[in-house]
Amino acid sequence: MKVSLKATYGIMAALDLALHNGTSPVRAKSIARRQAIPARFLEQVLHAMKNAGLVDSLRGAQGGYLLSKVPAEVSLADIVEALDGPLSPSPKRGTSGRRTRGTARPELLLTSVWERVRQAELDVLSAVTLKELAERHQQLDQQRTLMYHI
Amino acid sequence: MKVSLKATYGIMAALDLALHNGTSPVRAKSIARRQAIPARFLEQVLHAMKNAGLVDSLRGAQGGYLLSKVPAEVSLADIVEALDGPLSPSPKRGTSGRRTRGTARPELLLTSVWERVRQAELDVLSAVTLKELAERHQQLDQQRTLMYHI
DNA sequence: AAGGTGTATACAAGTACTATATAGATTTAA
DNA sequence: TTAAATCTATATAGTACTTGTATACACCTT
Repeated sequence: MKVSLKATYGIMAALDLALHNGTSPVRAKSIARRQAIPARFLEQVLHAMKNAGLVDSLRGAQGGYLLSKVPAEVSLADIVEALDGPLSPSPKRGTSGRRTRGTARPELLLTSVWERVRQAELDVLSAVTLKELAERHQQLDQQRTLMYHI
Repeated sequence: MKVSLKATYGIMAALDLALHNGTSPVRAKSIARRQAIPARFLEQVLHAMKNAGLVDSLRGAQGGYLLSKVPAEVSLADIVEALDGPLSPSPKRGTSGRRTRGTARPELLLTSVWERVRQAELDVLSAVTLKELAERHQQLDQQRTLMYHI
């Protein structure tokens, strides 16, 4: 599937925002520190997410980032597609020339397979929202806290 | 999904072998010519497929490659996994260190998602066999031939 | 006015993929 | 027995992509 580190950072950042939902904007630096993401790189990621309409930003002192929608309405597919581009534009081979005359073109045969793969990926990623991820996260967090008490 | 060109070449080569099934061995060069694959590179691909047990080879004059199994028993998943490695060993980040003490680890949260994606991909690729691909290929080929007659 | 924060672009380093090159081992057939 | 055909193995180069850093700038709040 090759979900890039960049997209993973994006998910982590979005999850961080989801956990701070409704409150004041969250600075990129805070997210970077908490999630152990290189700060400068995270800014690029957040910027791309803003262009995709996933987050809003406020400049100036006390500025930062906010989710544009409620966590239940943001799926992992949204984030991954925003950061890694449309899922698997598979044929890297340019559409240019290369018609190799008489021979059959198995690539043509395969396009429908790649499309089915893409759809399957999309289905899985679309089914997971930030809300679910945040809830699951807090569950785990609570368990961890209990462990420390024992 | 990122199925590499290498794996695509592997599929094309395997399909080529399937279409010549039962007859004499097929030379790597012939496959390369028919499928428009760089010959040297294809040799590497075929070699990897041999190590994976997908094809058998015969050396010397009149040598070449053969499918080890009948086309109906070879799925695209077999070929892709043989050439691109196990499907999405997603966490590129080494398992080394990096325990970032107190903070939660969203990566842990995500592993189950990546696993579901991997399984979905595998399901699609496992469902397509060389036999089906070869039949579909000959269908298309026939249609193309008819077109020329008109 | 000033400091904090996001925006934009450029670029450097690392890695993986693609492809080529070189040398060798094995088999068939003349 | 020789030679040609073919696969085997490894090394290396070029390219593209990903990741990450650097620099300069624009904007907002206080």
